Amino acid sequence: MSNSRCQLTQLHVLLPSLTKGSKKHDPGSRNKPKVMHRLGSWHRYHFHVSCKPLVNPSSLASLNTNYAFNSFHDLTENLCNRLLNSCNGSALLKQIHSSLTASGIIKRNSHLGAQIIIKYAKFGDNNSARSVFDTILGDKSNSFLWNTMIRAYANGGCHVEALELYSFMRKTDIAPNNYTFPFVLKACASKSLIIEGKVVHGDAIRTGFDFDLYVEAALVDMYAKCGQTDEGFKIFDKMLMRDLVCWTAMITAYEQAEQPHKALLLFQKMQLDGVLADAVAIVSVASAVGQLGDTMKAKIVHAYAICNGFLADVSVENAIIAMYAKCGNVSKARLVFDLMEERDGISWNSMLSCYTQNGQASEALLLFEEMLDSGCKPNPVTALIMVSACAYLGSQHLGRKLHNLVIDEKIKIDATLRNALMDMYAKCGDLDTATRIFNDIHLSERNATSWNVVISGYGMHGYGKEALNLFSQMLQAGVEPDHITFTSLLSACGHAGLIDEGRKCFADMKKHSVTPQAKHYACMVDMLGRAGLLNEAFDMIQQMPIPQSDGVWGALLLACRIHGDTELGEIAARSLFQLEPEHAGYYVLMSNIYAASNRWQEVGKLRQDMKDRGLRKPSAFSVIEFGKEVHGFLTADRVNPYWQEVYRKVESMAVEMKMVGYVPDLSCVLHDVEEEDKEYILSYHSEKLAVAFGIMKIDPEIAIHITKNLRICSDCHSAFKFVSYVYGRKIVVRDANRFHHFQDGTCSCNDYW
DNA sequence: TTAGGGTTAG
Repeated sequence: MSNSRCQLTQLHVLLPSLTKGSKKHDPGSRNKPKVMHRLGSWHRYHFHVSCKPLVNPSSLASLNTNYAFNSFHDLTENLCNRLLNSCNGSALLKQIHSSLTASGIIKRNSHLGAQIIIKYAKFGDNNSARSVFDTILGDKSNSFLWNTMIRAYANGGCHVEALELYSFMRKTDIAPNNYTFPFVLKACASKSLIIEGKVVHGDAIRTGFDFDLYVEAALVDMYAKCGQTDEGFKIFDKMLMRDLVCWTAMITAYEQAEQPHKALLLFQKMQLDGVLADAVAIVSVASAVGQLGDTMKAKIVHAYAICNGFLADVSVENAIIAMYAKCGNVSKARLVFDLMEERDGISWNSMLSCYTQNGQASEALLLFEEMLDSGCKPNPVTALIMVSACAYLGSQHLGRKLHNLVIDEKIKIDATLRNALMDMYAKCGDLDTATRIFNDIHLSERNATSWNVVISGYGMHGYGKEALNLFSQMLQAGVEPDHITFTSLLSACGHAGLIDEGRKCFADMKKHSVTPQAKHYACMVDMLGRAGLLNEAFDMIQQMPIPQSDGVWGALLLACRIHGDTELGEIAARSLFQLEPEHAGYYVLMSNIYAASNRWQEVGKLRQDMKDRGLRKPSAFSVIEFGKEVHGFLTADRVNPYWQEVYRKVESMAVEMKMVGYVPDLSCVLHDVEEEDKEYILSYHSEKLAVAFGIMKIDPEIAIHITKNLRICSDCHSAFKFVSYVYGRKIVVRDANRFHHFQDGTCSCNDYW
């Protein structure tokens, strides 16, 4: 009796929700008569109860008990079903839950229990879902209920709990079925738990579900996400029947394993098999083409998407933007972006990322402002992209502004974003803030990337010993160094001239199970070469157990230019011309080595070779932050409104550099320039200026970050090295082709042969 | 009444 009173009270409380839900029902729905009937029944019942709220026990006793209670339960369960279907708030869900628990219905009706589990999972409340599961478990249990709870865990990111529950299930009499395995395998895949995944695979074989289409697709996906693509392919290959999802799972597996050729080959086979692609498949294929960086193939995928009507799908459009971005085709990406009818956060992020990936950080900043104006809220990924754009521009002002925006917008600063912010501050010259962020990270939360960023930051500012000290701390903290750590360390040693320490670091790599890659050899060659140990650098290249890269020979060629070693320079250049025949920079570097030793004939030959190949060195530029703006700055640039301030500052810095003992290297400036002018030219554009800038800790109103030497003639726009304009004086500089007459910010040139 | 494949960053 008390039960029935309780149920009546709960029903009364729930009435408004049901009525509200019924109003939302689509009048054109095919379910309308059924629902109206249910509602009608319920209203009649409710009306009856409302008229007689205080039920007389004797009148109830006079009723046919079975009929009354069955009817009541049916109504209650129907009502709860309806409520659960329309329930979109956790408060109402908890109300329904407590109602069903109090009435005891939840123990009898596992269907309703499962529906509540599903709803709780949808609201991200797996603890409540589990309490429902545990309530029902003792009384009535079946695979469906277990599957529902495992699914709730697997979809809600509680992968360990999903596996523990599956393990518990195996110990009971409840047998897993074809629904169980995809859920459990998903949990294994999400955490790359290959051992557990193989156990589940074994269970699927034992129970005979390993040939179920859904289980097979889940197995392919699990093996792929655990990095065992070939194992996944074995299952895929043995499948008697394959649908689109299975094909896509395997294509995605190859794409994720960075085997784009195999992914595309499989896509072709799928089409030959008569299986039509859908949006999900196209996204994977577009990603594979992006990995190839093949614009022609990208255009084919784009055309395929248009012809099959996939461009109405935002995800496909986003994937196509990312594809063009990776192919370096920014204009095509922008075209797709501009033509989109609807954009989501990923669309904006993809386009922003497209700009940063292709060195157009300023464009990214402009688009970011458009994004904010459009009302699209930046998320942590947006913040990451934009922080890297600020790092690229070296703009401390923009970086700080962005950091403030992240705080104002309450964007979650996770470990990745914190590392990116640290990197940005270090690259913008604000090592103090970078260090402060690093120090604020709890020791246990500092991952390898955090250490790498701070080591690299100290290294790039010339603090080699501090970088080495941080490395020792990293080891003490029990964080294993990776290949990036050693690149940062070797680079730090190179910048600070710590040769012995650099050699030791290189030797220590094996101890930490890091195999030296081409970039590590390049750092070593650069370090040794700059120190004048050209033969040791050359020997190192020759003894490399891996293929010699253009990076190592490039480092040697640069060292030969610094130390005037034409003979070794020629050896390096020959290798470079073979490895990278289209790289204009190496021809220019070698021609400068010849020029420095007055071998003009060879200079001419190289220049002619460049012309014959149609090579032109792209103009290099400095990035200068003045006030709140970032400017690109070319040689002899008087277009920039702040050119006078910039030159004044550079001039004062050059004086300070000389005071701290910097001796400019004049060997490569051509001989037509007066000694005094050579020094002046180099003081503008030496990479050491940037290093000195950090060492001297100058905090000027103008921050200057020299990224590359300036190499452009404003008249002929030809690219060459060590030509510069000296403000207020006319100078004549000769390169391999011409004389360049610089005066008052302009340059005229004429051929000299 | 419960199912398998996807895009942005790092």
